[in-house]
Amino acid sequence: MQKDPALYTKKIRSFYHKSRRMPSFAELADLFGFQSKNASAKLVKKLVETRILKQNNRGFLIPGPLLRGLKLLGTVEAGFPTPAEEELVDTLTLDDYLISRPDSTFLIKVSGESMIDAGIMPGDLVLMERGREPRTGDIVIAQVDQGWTMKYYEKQGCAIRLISGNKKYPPIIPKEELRVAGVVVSVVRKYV
Amino acid sequence: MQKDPALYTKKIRSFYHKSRRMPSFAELADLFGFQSKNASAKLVKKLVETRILKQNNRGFLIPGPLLRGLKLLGTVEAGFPTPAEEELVDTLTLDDYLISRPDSTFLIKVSGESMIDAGIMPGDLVLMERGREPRTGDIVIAQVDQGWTMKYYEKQGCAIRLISGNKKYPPIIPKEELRVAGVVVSVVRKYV
DNA sequence: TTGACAGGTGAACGATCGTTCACTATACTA
DNA sequence: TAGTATAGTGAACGATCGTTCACCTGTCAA
Repeated sequence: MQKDPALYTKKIRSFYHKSRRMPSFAELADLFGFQSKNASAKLVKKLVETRILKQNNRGFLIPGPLLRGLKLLGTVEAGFPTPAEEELVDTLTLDDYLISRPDSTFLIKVSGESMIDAGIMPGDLVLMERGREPRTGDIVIAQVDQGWTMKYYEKQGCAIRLISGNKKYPPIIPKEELRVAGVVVSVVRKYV
Repeated sequence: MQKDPALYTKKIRSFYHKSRRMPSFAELADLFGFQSKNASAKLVKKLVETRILKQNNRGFLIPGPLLRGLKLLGTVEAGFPTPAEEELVDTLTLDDYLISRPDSTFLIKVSGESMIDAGIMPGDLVLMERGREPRTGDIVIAQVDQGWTMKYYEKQGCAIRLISGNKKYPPIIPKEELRVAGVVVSVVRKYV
């Protein structure tokens, strides 16, 4: 009979998280109490079939989609299913999903309520991508006076306006040049 | 003179992203056109000092904080600094920041505007943790009738109410038992 | 002109890598 | 009761690992 692969998954994930690399076959044997690397090899063969692990061209272990990502269940309010078949579940890594150009992406913490109507609350983390050309409707980080603000970017012809995401605040029409630090590509909020 | 480590960082990050593991010394030499593994060894020695790389107890490469994470710049609206010293920058990995129990965390897409006052818009992704005990003020995914909804959880004594994050919707007082699928631990929104 | 030094070559080292083979023990099926 | 598949042991294999040594080649300051 097949043993439950969830237990193996958990231990391997824990190893991967702690040492930031996949275990070798010897380390796998150590993890599960095997005396022989061959026991690891047979286990790996199964886990590869269940998409938990992968192996590269030299046999080294690579985390599979089910090990790296989170399970995407469905849609709330439409009623979401809980697929019994683990293989049918779509998986997603937040880093892969949100970050396309890691070298020019930066994190900024939000304070103030100037974008609260856009669903960006104080305390949120914002991912800003530097070097991207802002388009109308984008949320940008721009230099105004001494500090930096986050506003909607709007361009009509040559006229550029910065519009707040809070009805209480008036739009800003920059007098001379406008320094845009970057475009907001995503927002992240952590409860608890 | 020291060469710019940013170029090395970029290539190594690209390798790490593609093959989901750190390169060996031979692969490093291949990446940069070295003929000798020793050239890699000397390069690694420097990159370890700049916190881009790490090495474990057997010399294998491990991604350092500057390779894995995004740079946390500061706070918008308070004016954020751009530290010249790369070593002073705090770095953060989204996966590490948002996910504490990967085995019981799931992703759900939001449709509808029932939590729009809480800054959760349609199209957002929500991270739900299963098995966590909900507390008053938490946002939960709960089973109501046939489908699932996302509401604020409120408990006063034995009375449990589910409150919508949209003033238009009335609170729900569950008649019998309440099936809570999980507690929302974070929200993620992707523009572009 | 000399010396120091950073950057790279090339070869050798013991250790560990994943793989493979033959073999044993257990559990379940026919 | 015999047969078969599952799970693990233990040893050997060539290949690759990171490390180390001596050596070469420029560049730059003294």
